This record gives sequence, C-alpha cells and structure tokens, in this order.
Amino acid sequence: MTQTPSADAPADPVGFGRHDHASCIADGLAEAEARCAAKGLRLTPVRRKALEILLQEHRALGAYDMLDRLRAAGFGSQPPVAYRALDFLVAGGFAHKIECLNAFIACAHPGARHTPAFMICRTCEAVAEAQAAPARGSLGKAARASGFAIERTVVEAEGLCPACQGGAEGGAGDGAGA
Amino acid sequence: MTQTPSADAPADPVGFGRHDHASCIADGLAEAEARCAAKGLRLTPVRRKALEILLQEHRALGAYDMLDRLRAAGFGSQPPVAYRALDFLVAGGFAHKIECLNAFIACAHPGARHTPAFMICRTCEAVAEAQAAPARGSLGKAARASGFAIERTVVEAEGLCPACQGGAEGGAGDGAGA
DNA sequence: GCTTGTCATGTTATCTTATATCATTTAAAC
DNA sequence: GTTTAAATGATATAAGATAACATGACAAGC
Ligand SMILES: [Zn+2]
Ligand SMILES: [Zn+2]
Ligand SMILES: [Zn+2]
Ligand SMILES: [Zn+2]
Repeated sequence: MTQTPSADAPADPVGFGRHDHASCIADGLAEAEARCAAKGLRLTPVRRKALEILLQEHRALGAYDMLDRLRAAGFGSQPPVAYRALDFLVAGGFAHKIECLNAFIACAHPGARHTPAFMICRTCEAVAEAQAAPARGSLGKAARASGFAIERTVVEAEGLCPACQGGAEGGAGDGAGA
Repeated sequence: MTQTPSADAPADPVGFGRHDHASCIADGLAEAEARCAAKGLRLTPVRRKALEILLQEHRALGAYDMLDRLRAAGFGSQPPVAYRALDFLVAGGFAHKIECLNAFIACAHPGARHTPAFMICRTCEAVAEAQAAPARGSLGKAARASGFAIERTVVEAEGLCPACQGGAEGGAGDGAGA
C-alpha cells in the first residue's frame, strides 16, 4: 500500500472512479505477503490466488464464483476449497464478507484495524469500502443506553454509484445521502 | 403502539430488559391491521399468523423456523409459504431481515419511516431494534465525497446484551461501545 | 532416517437458505 | 356474472454453507 490510513481518517472510497487498478492488485498481494510473513500466517497458493481473484475487481464475488475461478486456475473444485480460502482471507483481514450479498470482497484498507462500511451499487454492482464509526453515532448511543456491548458491526449501504446515476436507473440524484 | 417515535428520537431498544410483552404482540398486530386497512394491503391469515409468530419473540427467526410454525398452525408446508409471508411483511415495513443471520424479526417501530439498526446478542440471540442515522455519520460523509446515493442501509451490531455480560461469555465489559 | 504432530488440502455428503414455475383458488373490479 | 389481479398450493431446483473423514505436506524432535 502506498498509503497508511489511520483509524480516524475520512473514508477513501476507491472503487468508484478511475485509479491505477494494476497497483490495487500488486499492492494488495504485496501487503498480504508481508503481513503473513510478519504474523506467521501461510499464504498458500490457493489462498494467494483467491486474494488475487478478489483484488481483480471492486465488486463482491460469491463463494461459488470464486470456486469456479479457482477450479479454472487448477485448484480443487469442491465448495470447501473456496470457503476455506475465503475464511482465511476474512480471518486475516485481507477480505470482508458483504452480508447483504452473501459475497466477498478484498479489503481496501488492509493492515489498519478498521470497521468497514460498504457502498454497493445496485446497478453495476461496484462496491467501495469506507471507514465507519457506527459506535460513535446513534447506534453507539443506543448501545450505551441499553447496556449492549458491541463487538462487531455490519454497515452496508445499497444505492447508486456516481456512474449509474446519470441514466434512467435512479431518479433520486440527491436522495438519502443528506 | 403506545408510542410514536419520531425519526430523530433516540433509540428505544425494547428487547433487552423487562417490558409488557403481551402488549408488544397485541399492539404489533393491531398496528399492522390498521396500517393494512389504511393502505389497501391484505393482511391475510397466513401473513397475520407469520407476524404474530415474529412478534412472539424478540429474536430473529429463520425462514424455515417460520415455515415449521406456520405448518404447525395449519398452513402450507412448502418454503414459498414462509418466504411469501415474510416478503409481504418486510415490504410493508412490518418486519425486517437481519442480513448477518439470514433471519427475520418483527419491526419494533412500525408506522414510522425509519432506518433500523440492530443489536444482536451472540449468546442469547436477543435482538433489539434501534434507530440509525448512518447517512449522517462517517458513512454519509464518504457517500457524499464519492457521489454515492444511498437508498437503503444495513446496520447490524453483534455483541453481548446486558444480561449476557455478567457471566464468562464476554470479558470486554466496555469494548467497542465507546 | 524415521516418528510424530500440525496444518492444509482433497473429497463426499449433507444441510440450510432461497427462488423459479405453473396450476388453482380467492377476492376485488366492472 | 364476467373479467382481472392477487394470493395460495405444490413441485422442482438453485444457491449458499458446513460436517466429516481421508490424504498429503512439512517441520520438530528423536
Ligand atoms: Zn482498483
Ligand atoms: Zn477493510
Ligand atoms: Zn416484547
Ligand atoms: Zn423497524
């Protein structure tokens, strides 16, 4: 990674808009290799390939899509192959699961401890990862008021990415963003 | 409902702690009947029963759990029976889907237009619904910065409810709530 | 070198969640 | 009463996920 986002930095939603995507992939893989080496984790061929597949696109891939691609790359072809690789990547913080899609995406801020939030375009399926601080807003207020101890948060927003708002698919150019 | 929460009201997470649960059910059903009558929706027997089943507990029920109970109540026994009833309830705002559980729960604030947030206890599975304003916090900031138009948000927090924090299951009494 | 323990992979089977489709019934609209 | 739309019944299948067990790779210890 060429940047090291701090936990408090405003979100940097790569994924919408142009960027040097080749370096997304290269940086992501390099970062993963370095972190695995540092932490004693084993980035085996199938795990590395799974991460590379996720990094190739800024959208979420279902486990069976992943399985198809792993099979095409010469790895095993049974569901556990994909799920095990994905479990490793998620556990290590190299990928996230998008709950409302039952699908997986490479982490855009690896290395930093963070609570991700996702913006998911319902038209082109692009997904951008932002930083959330849900425990600081109204959710945190409700949790404190009721005595609930938050351990993990899922924050996902469905809507339209900039590129998909021009056409006939949306209508609400401003919408809930306010 | 005996209360009419405004969109800005701080969350009122019924579900943890004691309350008059009989009125949860009665009020929920009455509210649904009134709203269906007002909006021309048809709260058929199976839909009404499904809502009653959801209202009976402050936790999320899987579609197949729902199907079992509907079957026990004399309704059809095939998956679409449960999914159609649940789809109706969700579309009408009488229930919500908890994405990280693939399960459904009765809405605790029916009538009010709201963006729900859920606190889910990983031990006792209790679920409390609070109000979220994710578009106002860091997610909204990221959306505005990138031009993303939010249409729907999923906000779910996993953790420990007050009752489950005493025992050996947690440890982090303060934790991410801050 | 061989044993042993650990982790990863290969494979089979099964389970859970969800939807497509078509026939039939019911209820509203005219 | 006929038309029309919505809801239900029923069959089949798709999609997502895990349990269980056998096999293989590899390093530590002897
Ligand atoms: Zn990129
Ligand atoms: Zn991330
Ligand atoms: Zn109650
Ligand atoms: Zn609600």
